[in-house]
Amino acid sequence: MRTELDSDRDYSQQIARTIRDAILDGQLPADGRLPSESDLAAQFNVSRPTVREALKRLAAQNLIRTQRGASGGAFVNRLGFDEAQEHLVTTATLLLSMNRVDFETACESRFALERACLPLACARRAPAHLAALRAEIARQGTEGLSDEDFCASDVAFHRALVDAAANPVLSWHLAGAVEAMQPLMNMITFTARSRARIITLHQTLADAVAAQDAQAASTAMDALAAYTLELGGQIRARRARPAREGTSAG
Amino acid sequence: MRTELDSDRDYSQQIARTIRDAILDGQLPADGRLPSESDLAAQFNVSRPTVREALKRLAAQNLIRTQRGASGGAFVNRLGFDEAQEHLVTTATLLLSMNRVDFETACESRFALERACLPLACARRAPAHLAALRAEIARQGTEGLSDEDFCASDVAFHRALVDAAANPVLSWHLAGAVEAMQPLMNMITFTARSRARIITLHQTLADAVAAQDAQAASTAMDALAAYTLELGGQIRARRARPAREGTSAG
DNA sequence: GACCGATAATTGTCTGACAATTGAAAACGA
DNA sequence: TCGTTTTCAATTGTCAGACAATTATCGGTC
Repeated sequence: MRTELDSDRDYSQQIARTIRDAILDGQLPADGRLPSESDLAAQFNVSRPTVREALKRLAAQNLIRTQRGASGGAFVNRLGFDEAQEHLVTTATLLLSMNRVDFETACESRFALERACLPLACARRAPAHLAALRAEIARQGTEGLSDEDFCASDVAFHRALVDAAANPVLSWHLAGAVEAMQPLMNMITFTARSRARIITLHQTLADAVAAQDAQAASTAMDALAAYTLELGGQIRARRARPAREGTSAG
Repeated sequence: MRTELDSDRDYSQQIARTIRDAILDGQLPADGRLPSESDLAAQFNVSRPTVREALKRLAAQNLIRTQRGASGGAFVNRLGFDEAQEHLVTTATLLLSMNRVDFETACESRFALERACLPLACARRAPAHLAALRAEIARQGTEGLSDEDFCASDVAFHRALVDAAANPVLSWHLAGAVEAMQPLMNMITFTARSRARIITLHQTLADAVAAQDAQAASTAMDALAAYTLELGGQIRARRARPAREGTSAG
């Protein structure tokens, strides 16, 4: 079988698109094996390095995985939530950093989405979720915790909160939104006072979810959003001053 | 400069990760030019084809673009919202299709996220947004509109609704959620009665946003979500019967 | 029957080369 | 001197053939 390609175009890109579409259409089932590189090269009438470049494109999108050895080859990946999440986070992080999205916008988006999960989380939270929430709150109160670890625990708290909604698609979306904000959140240096306040808000939030009180949870979330914005505004103000002193316009 | 790589590992993958991280860290600015393939090959102490495979991985993620000719090379892409959205939709579509996510879960996720936009949309909606909403509603009432076009208009309506929140990050997330559901929505055959009901609900929603009544908008959204779920349940029931007749258990 | 080595298939990588493209410098003419 | 054309050099895209690394499978041996 010879598959025709447009000449004067990027072969490897065309091949990658062809195979990708075949996967999306379901012509190649998950865990199915693609023809060997040599066979593909013969089919598309190109050299093996060109086929390999196409396969690497697909591998970068987590669409296939490759395995060496006899009975090796390229296999269609069953895209799991974990890999998809990694992808989402990468894209979201890049989007935020390369488009100079301001802290306020990213923050607003993140908390708006998270607030959407609260009613479901209140309705469905299981003991395991509540335990996870409490565990992270306890960790956040640890003496001598670095800012980085505090942020990580914060992320874990919010992910547990979202997971309580028991909707994997929702969790996927939110995980992307929350994790993509990590670089922005890491700029904040958490003083003892701000930590205490955040922990209190987390506690209120956890209590509301435990009590299945969506209204109270939403209120607590609003307060947390407002306080996060306030902290963000502080660092921005602190950054604006040295910049004006240190650099000359031009 | 020689950059060390782990041996007994996939070189092209390591190189891709290294460059990707450099881009994410901002060491390589947007529209900045990477060293030539030969230079990169020398730096990483590998051959040019290996470097090329790494670059193709990055190109597949829209992180770089390549250009031939003198003063050509690989350039860091400024990842715009459009490209990022395309990426998000691809990933989300694949996620839904490959993990057999049921209609209820996807639907719940989508409407929960969309509901989160309503307060902001009510607060900030501009005349242009309202006009877009009304235009789509008018289109949905067109005689002889195909199911596909009706779906497309539905997507456009909801995107306009989200855009009214005037938060690009939020719009990005929602566009992914809404568009990824298209394949599932396209299964529904919209009868005249169901169309009329949906249009009424859209009208209620648009009116509430126009009146900046977030409470009413949320109620309308709930009704729309419930009705969409009902329609989805109908097609599932309709599908279950022929399946039982046509296939033998095996 | 269990264990072990040869074998074949397949991906990963290297070397060297040529084609295609494109910007820039050099040559040329007015 | 200015503008046009030609040439050139840098860079990516592709090819061909080869070898190394890995791994399942098939035989052989104990």
